[in-house]
Amino acid sequence: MQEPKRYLITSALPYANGPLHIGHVAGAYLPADIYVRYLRKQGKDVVFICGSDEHGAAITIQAKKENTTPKAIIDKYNAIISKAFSDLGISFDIYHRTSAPIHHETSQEFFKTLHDKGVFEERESEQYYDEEFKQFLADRYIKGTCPVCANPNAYGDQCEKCGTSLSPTDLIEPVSTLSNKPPVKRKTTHWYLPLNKFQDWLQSWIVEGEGRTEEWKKNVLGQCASWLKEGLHPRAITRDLDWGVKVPLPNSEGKVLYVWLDAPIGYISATKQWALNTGKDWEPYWKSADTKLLHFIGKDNIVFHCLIFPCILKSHGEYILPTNVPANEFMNLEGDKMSTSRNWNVQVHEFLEEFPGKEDVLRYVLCANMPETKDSEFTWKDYQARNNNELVAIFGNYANRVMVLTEKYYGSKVPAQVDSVEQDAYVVAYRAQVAQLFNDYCTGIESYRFRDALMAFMDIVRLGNKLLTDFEPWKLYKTDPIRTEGVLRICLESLYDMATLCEPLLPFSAGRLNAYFNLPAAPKMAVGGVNLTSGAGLGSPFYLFEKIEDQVIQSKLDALESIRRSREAVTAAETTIIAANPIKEAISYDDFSKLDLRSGVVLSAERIAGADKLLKLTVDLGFEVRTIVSGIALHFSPEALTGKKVVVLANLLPRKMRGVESNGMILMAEGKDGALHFVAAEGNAGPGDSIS
RNA sequence: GGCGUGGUAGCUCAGUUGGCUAGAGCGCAGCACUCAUAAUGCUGAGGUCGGGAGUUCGAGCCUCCCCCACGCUACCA
Repeated sequence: MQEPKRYLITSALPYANGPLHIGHVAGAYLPADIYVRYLRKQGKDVVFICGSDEHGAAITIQAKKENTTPKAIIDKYNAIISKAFSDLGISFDIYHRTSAPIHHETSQEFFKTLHDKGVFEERESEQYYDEEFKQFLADRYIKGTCPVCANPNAYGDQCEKCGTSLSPTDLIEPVSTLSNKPPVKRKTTHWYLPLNKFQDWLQSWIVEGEGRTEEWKKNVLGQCASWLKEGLHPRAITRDLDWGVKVPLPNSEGKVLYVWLDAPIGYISATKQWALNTGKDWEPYWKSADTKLLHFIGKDNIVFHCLIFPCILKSHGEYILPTNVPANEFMNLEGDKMSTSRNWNVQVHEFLEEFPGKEDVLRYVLCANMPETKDSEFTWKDYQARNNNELVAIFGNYANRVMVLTEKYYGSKVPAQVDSVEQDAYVVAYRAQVAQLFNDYCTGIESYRFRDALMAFMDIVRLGNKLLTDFEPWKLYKTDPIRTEGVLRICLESLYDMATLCEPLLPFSAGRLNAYFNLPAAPKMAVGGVNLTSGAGLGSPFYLFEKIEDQVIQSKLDALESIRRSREAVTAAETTIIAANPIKEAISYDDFSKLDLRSGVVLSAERIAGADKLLKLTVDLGFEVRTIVSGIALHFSPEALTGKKVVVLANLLPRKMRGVESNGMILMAEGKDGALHFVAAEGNAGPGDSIS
C-alpha cells in the first residue's frame, strides 16, 4: 500500500460483565494507544475506536447472580472500564457501547443487507427449552454434569472446572438454571453464516496473502491456517435470547443477533457516532481503499477478526478489509494465567486507585513485557525492578540531573548555545547515534514492535546519561563555564526531545516535562530539531518517578499468595473426595464390550419371603420379560417401583437367591450417604434399547 | 489423537531469506565518578540455543523422532 490517507484503529471491545485487567491492556489497548498516539504526532488522520460489548447470555447470567438487571450490569462495568481506560491514558476518540440505539440500527441494517443478499442459510435445530419460563435456553443457562470430569456444575458451553468446551446436549442430567427443572428439546430456527463457502477465498487472502499489503504476524497466520486446515463450517449468527440486538425480520421474536454480527459491528457504529459528534464523515474510514484498518486484539480473538468478521465485511460488499490484525498473545501473572473468575489478575481500576500517579509506570512495564510473539510474564518484582532500575535510575534520573544542574548554574534559565560544543566531534557522533535510535524507535512502532521502540527510547536516554558523565559539567563549570553552558543546552534539548518521544509510551510524563519547559507538546515527532529560547525560564527540578519500596511489592505478593493458597486448599479437598473412592484397575474396551447393558422398565415388584433386603422384580426388556432379584428392599418399597426405568446388565449368568432365579442385574448409583439411586436412560429410550 | 505457537544467559526477552567469536535489558562482580532518588558511566563473568538423529562447506534457524508449556480442535465406542 502507498501511504494510507487515513487510519482506522480498533481495539477489541471489552465484555461488560467484569472489570478490566492488565492482561487485556497489554494485549489490545496499550499497543493500539501507542500506535495511535504516534500517528497523531506524525500528523496522520487517525480514528481510534473502542467500546463496551454489552450483550449476550453471560451478562444476563451475571445480572441474575448479582440479583439485578442486565442493564444495571452493563452500566456498572461500562463505567468502571471506561474510567479505567481514560485514567490510564488510553486515548480513544470514542468509547462507545453496543447498547446504544445507533448500534442496534447499524447491526440490524447489516443483518438485513446480508439477509437480502441471500448470504445466510436458515436452519431448524433442536434446542433446550424451559417450559416453565417459556423460553429457549442459551448454553450458559443450562447446567449439568460434565461428561469429562463429572463436575456437577458444568455449563452448557463449557465446564469451568476442567475447561472442556461443551454443547448443552453433552451434559448429563441437564437442568435449566431458570426453573431448576430439566429442560425439554424444542425446534427453533436460526440463520447461519456459511463460512465453508468462504474457505477458498480466506485461504488465498490469509495464507497466500492475495490482496494483502502487509505481512501478518506469525502467530496470527498460524492460528488462521490451523482453522482453515480443519475446514470451516456454517455458524449460527442468531440466538434465542432476549438481551441483544433483535433480529430485524418478521416472526423472529425472542431472537437476537449473536456476537459475530453484534460486537464487531460495534466498531462501525462507534465510528458513526464519532462522526456525528465531530461533524465528520464516517464512510471513508470503512469503505475507502486508501484507509489502513487495524484491529488490535488478544489471541483469543484471532479467529473472530481474521476469519469471521472479514467474511461478514466481504459479504456486505462495500467495506474494506483489515490491513493487519496485530494480535498479541497472553500475559501471565506470577506464573499463572490471568483470570477474572479465579481472581488471579491485577485489575486496572484497582491498581490506579491503589497507586495514584503510577499510570506511566504500569504502561512502561506492560510495554516492556508486551506479549508480542509469545505469552509473557508480569511479576511484581519485575514491576519494581523496571521502575527502580529503569524509569527512576535512567530516565527520571537523567531528567533530574539536567534540571538540577541547570538550576544550580543558570538559575533554571535556558543556557546559550555554544558553537564550539555543537561542533565537537563527540557531540556530532552523539547526535548521529540519537538519530539512528530515533529511526529504530519509529520502525519499531510502525511494525508493531513496541518493546523495541521502548528499548530504543531508553537507549536515547542512556546516551544522555553518558554524555553528562563524559563531559562532567560539574567539573567543567569550574574551568570553562561557557562550554558548560553549551553542554547543558544540549542536554535540555535532548530532554525536550524525550518528552516528545515518550508521549506515545508515557503520556503523563511527557506532559510533566513539557510543563517544565513551559512549552506545549512538540507538534511533530522528531529529534534534534528543537530550538529552545536562550534565557527562557524553566520549572523547578522534580522527580519524574519515585522508587518503589520492597514492602509495597511484598504486600502484593502476599495477597496473591493467599489467593493461591485458598485455591490449592479447595483443589486438595476435591482430590481427597475423589481419592476416597479410588478408581478401579484400567480395562480394555474389549472387557467393557462384554457387558450387555439394556434399558428396561419395571412392571412389578414384590418382597421375597424370608429375605429382608431382596425384591423380586419383573422387568420388561422389550424383547422379553425377565425376573431379576435385586438387593434394594431397604431403600425402596415395591409399589414405588412400578414403571421405573432402569438399566439392566442383561448377560449376567443366572443365579438363584432365596429360591428365586435372577436373570440379570439392575444398575444403581450409590451416593456418599449410602442412598441408592436408579440409573436410567432418560428421554425416549424404550425397553430393550442397548446401552454402550 | 490432530493442528498451531513457543521452549535461547540467574530473570524478562530479541535473533528477519541458514553465514564471522549467539545478542539486549535487568541482576551479579570489578573499576571510575559524585550533578543526581547509592542514582550514572566503563569493563567483565555467565549459554552443549528443550533432547536426539539427519541434510549442508556451515544449523538457534531446514528435515525427522521424542519431551515440556500454552492455545485451538476431534474423538469419547
